[in-house]
Amino acid sequence: MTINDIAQLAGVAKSTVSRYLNGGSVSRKTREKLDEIVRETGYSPNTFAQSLKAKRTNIVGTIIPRLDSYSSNEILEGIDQELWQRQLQLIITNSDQNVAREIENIYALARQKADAIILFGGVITNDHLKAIHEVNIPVVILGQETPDVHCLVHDEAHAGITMGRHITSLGHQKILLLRVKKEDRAIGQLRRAAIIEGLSQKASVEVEEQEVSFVFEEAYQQAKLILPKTKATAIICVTDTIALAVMKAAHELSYVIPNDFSLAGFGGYNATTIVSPAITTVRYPYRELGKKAVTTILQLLNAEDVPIKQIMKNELIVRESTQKITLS
Amino acid sequence: MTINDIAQLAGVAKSTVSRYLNGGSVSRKTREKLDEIVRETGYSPNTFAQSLKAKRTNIVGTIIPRLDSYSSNEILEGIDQELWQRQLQLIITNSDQNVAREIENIYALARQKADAIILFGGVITNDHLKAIHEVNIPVVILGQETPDVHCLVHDEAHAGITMGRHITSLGHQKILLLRVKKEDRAIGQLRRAAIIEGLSQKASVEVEEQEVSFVFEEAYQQAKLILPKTKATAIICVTDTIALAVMKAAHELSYVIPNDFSLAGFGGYNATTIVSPAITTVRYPYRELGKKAVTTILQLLNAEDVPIKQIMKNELIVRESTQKITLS
DNA sequence: GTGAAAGCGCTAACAC
DNA sequence: GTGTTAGCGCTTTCAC
Repeated sequence: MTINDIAQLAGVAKSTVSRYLNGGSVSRKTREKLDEIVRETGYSPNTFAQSLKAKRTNIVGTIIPRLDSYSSNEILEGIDQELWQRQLQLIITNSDQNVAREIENIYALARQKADAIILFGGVITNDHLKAIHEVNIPVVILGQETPDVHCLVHDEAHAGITMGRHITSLGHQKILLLRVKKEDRAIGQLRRAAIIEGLSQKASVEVEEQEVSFVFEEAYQQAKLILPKTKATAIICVTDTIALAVMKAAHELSYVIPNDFSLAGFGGYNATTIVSPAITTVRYPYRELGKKAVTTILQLLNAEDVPIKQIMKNELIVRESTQKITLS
Repeated sequence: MTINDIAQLAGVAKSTVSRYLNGGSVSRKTREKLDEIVRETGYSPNTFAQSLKAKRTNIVGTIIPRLDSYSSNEILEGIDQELWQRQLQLIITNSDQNVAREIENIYALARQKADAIILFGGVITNDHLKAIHEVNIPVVILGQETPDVHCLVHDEAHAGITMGRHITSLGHQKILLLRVKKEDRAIGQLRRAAIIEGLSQKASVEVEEQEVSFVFEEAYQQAKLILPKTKATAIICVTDTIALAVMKAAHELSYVIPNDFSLAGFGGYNATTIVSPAITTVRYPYRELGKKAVTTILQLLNAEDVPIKQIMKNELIVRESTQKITLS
């Protein structure tokens, strides 16, 4: 079934059918006839032929580092919701945490004539910038600050400071901060610095730092080594995954949280509520981030002015894993 | 940049360029010239124009019930891996657990000329069957058995029986089975029946059953009510989510697993290893399922013979949450 | 309001 | 091996 068949059935020219399909002016009579024929035949236009001419394909491409990450999935839910109600099509591509594939995907999406690209930020290299520039379609980067590219980032300053204050407000003086490698700007640098800033607002606070892995299993092994050595009464982990790893290690070593020490993470992952005690964390607005990403690219597509950097708010969620210091 | 521009730059006809692009025979000289020009211009063919002619678009569509489910994501990882190395493009559409959207997506993917569709099975209705029939492209359904449509399902019989045997082999006689509603065929019926069968192979085993929710929070509340009343020394939950909920309730009520009772789930979810003790479960091969789904549609596309129903193996993973009954 | 005609960028006979 | 030509299914002037 092509537009030609429909035109023939209706006894009109295919251009008339095209107009009918695209909301151009058509006589009532023709319209009704066409209505009927389209209904009967179940005709629907070939999207490729349409896209061949059209400037817009109504496709939005996303590039995510992995399919099995809590935050990615939440963000995607947000994106999908927003896109769906606007009848836009979502294409998800997976870079498998591989910079080369990330760049490849930028070009691939451009080749598929995606109207815009939402890139879930990891490390942004010059090759990224080059690709983004070359494809010449709106791109927004999520979660990582970038010069010259529109980005949506978390308010790491707020998150870290709030957490730091929360911990000291409970009376903790000796804090263990489990951080990650500095190469990660958002978490390794900004978040860490903000936590320290929050903690330091109280004098006489001692902060001990240890670098651990992003990966649960590795962090768990590291935690088993670290826990017996620390004198801290509160442990702040820069991600929930690390906090979960610490909790597991603590159980294993027969520490009781929060009696032996308070524990907190960052992210607001679901898993922090399924363990017991539930873990105090900072909830990042992943779904909202996804939605905002869509409204942003839409504005960009309409050539509206959008701030190059938008900051998402987050909030501290105090749960059972942190409590007032117990004097012993 | 179109094929015409390239042809002009090279001083050949565009059909030659097309042949060059598609691996047809081209003289060495022309090839080298074209190589250079393509590299310099960064030209890449318009996929829409290609797809307009081609029978195949190299796009595989998937329809998933939600973006934030562990099993879906694992399966998608498997699909993506397999697709990626074959240079096939993955489109993921979300039905948001909504039957109407699921059907819509079938048609939408067909309209986009997806070569095949992988549908993550929930409840399969006649409308599904009708749509699948109408779009007339290969469809495979994952995780739910369907008449007349190719499907990949888990071996619930094996999973349930193995688990049942494991528990009785530890000496447990009084078992609490936390199951879900019967409307779910795979889990509510098949899995439950198999567990009971496995348990019953040992005489003198008493099984108590309680129906609980699929949803963590609800199951957790129910577990808090159920635990104090049961005399069971082992609790089998038909999903890991339920097992996690029981574990949380147990902690809360100061039961110690596995001393007070053994606990087991089904699924092999990651979360069962991050809690402590780690939970005994049956690992379902989600990634492999995804990969198999791809090889299956590929065979279908090549008009090869494929069994209408393929069964995936699974395996019991014994961890810390189950132990020999302690005589008290 | 409608139709004829000219592409959109590419592929695939077919003849040379 | 290469060029010519005729589409793929649709949109979009531009006359009428």
